[in-house]
Amino acid sequence: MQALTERQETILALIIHQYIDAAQPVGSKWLVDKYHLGVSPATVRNEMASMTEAGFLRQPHTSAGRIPTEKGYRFFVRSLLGETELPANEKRLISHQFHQARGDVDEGGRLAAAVLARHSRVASLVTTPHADRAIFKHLELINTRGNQVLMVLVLMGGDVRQQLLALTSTFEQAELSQTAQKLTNAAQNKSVKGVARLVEEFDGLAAEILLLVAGVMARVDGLAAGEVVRDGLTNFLGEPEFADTTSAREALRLFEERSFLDEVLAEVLEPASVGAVQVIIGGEGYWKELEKCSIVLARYGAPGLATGALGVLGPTRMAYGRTISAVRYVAGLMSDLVIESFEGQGTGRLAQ
Amino acid sequence: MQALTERQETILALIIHQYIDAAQPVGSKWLVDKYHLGVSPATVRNEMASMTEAGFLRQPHTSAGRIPTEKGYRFFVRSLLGETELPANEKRLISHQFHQARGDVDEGGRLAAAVLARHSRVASLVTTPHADRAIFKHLELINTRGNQVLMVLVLMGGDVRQQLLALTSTFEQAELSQTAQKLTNAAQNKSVKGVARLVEEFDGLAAEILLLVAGVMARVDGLAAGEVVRDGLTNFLGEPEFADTTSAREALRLFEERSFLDEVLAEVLEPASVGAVQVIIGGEGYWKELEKCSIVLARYGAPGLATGALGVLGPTRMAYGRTISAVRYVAGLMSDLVIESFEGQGTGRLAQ
DNA sequence: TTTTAGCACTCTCTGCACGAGAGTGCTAAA
DNA sequence: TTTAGCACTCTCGTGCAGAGAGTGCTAAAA
Repeated sequence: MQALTERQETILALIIHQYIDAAQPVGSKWLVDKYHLGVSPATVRNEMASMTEAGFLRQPHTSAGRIPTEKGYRFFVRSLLGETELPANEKRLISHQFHQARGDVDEGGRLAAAVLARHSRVASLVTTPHADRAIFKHLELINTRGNQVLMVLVLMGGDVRQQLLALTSTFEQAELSQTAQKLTNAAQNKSVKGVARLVEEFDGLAAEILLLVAGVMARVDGLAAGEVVRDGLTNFLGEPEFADTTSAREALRLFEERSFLDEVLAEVLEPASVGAVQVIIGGEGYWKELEKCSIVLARYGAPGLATGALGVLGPTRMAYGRTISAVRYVAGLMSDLVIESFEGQGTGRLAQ
Repeated sequence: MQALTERQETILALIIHQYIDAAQPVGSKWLVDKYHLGVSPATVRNEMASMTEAGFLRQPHTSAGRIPTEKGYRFFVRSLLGETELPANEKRLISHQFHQARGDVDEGGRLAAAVLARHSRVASLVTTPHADRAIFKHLELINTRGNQVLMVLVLMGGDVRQQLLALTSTFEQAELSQTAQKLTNAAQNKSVKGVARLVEEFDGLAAEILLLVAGVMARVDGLAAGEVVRDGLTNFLGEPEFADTTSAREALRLFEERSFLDEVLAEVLEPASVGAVQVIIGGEGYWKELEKCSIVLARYGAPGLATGALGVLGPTRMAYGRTISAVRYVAGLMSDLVIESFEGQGTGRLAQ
């Protein structure tokens, strides 16, 4: 990539700043007048022309000002933005709103989505945290009605899965409890494979249940992410670049689609990358529906225990500084929440 | 309401039919030509004029054709539509797609939303079924780590609530299990009030837990609906009446908002009304953001056991016949699923 | 060599006029 | 009661002219 002079970087940053604000092409004269640059419009024009040739800027038409290209945004985000921090008062505001979660991770997810959507005026998503690997913790069998039995499976890290079963014959609650107890002792701390191996050591009801447990655990293992909470889907639609509806529709449709999210989350976020913030600008040429959109993503949680992802989807013309630091900050809060829940410092609902 | 002649009803129905199809004002000559009415355009014009005066039709401007008013749609849906049934092949298609649910009610909800969205090209929502009243069934306390305890509460009808607690001191799993057993026996089949009364009979850990249980149950009682699954939010945006984005935005924002849904679901649907389909046209003058939208809603489930709601949100200019019968049919499928799950005919995942 | 002033050029946007097209309401006759 | 005829109204698309904004280029200045 061709290097830019310091002055060119300044001008690029100003153009992006201004374009994000006003959503309109930025002209040379205007820029000089507003920001009191010590040079004439003609000089700025020359710099603009060379940056246009280098691919950082483009003109919608001959007599219009310049707007940033994807390459321009990318350069801006990677090289010029730096590590911005959220102002203290915004942090306070966010963590205040966030305090309603009170140790409830699911509620925390909903709040995180709401906070991000409101703060950055974009669409947000938060996946519930889930364990990197399913480890058996506890099993319970509960008689509900007739031969219907509710199986409750608790995994390491607090993931709880329930399943309704119809057994071939009726069992007393005492018998069910005993079986559950027996299996809980045997399968303690085992992974999917461990549980599957255990099946041979049991027969009858116990073996049947174990098979189911292994199945549920395998499904949990295979999951890229937990439930997805979305918020602020409509924040987009106000932006001028989505005035024609069709582009907005494309982007929203993709955002709604679970398979797309799984793809993005899997491709972009290593479970180990907790803390880092990823920025995908304009679909990176890969997702053409996201031509006008950018995604800011982060993974949160306790690595090795349970992690989830959160982020936002907004127009390419997005306030990256604000948004990135907001995502980073909220990811931090969610991580605290997860760790708190699992490490035993939390208060649960008892503190209410 | 002023009565319409039979011919007027025919003309109204044709106008609505045509307008739903083409999204453009319908003129007299056009109508006569296309549907081979045995009368002249002038006659139709006279009828149109009188229906316009009566409030069933309106003109966007002097030289345009007529479009139906809310009153017109309402009359059409209530009086002219009749009880349409879904064609057999569509039923087969839907129930085929629905079969993937395999007794899993949550999965069924997601599928129902997807099926409705695709079939009727509208936004759909499905709430998970939940018990009309919380009745205690079973309690389990599971040691997870340090003084963290996972409380799993099973309610009559299969509702499972879990909660992570931090206790003031550590307990052995055996001790927790014993307490849970004791409380399960004591609180069996009791309502919120019953459980609350029971608190006085216990002390220490048991009393503390009971208080929490009562709290959770009270929250369940207060809930108008369970989780909400949405789908097809973008189906709207293709329709010409939402080309300007702002109206689409209004409607989508409302649809996204939980409080609005609670309001609608509570106001419109008695828990007892399983089977009936409700139609709200143009917000009924009450929700001005839904001016251009209609809602078709039904309650499904087993009355007295557990019920949920499902429905769609689409433009006022919606194919009511198709949509209403689709909603009714899908509600039936969901009811079957709920009943199946609770009555013990279901196969759970065992049948896989 | 770099910066700047001046100027011609290009493109969009707005307002305006005009005609075609569609549909109506009214009147008078069937 | 229905219908034919007709004048009237309103929208929509097109073409055109002028204003405005911003550029690129050239030549002079620093």
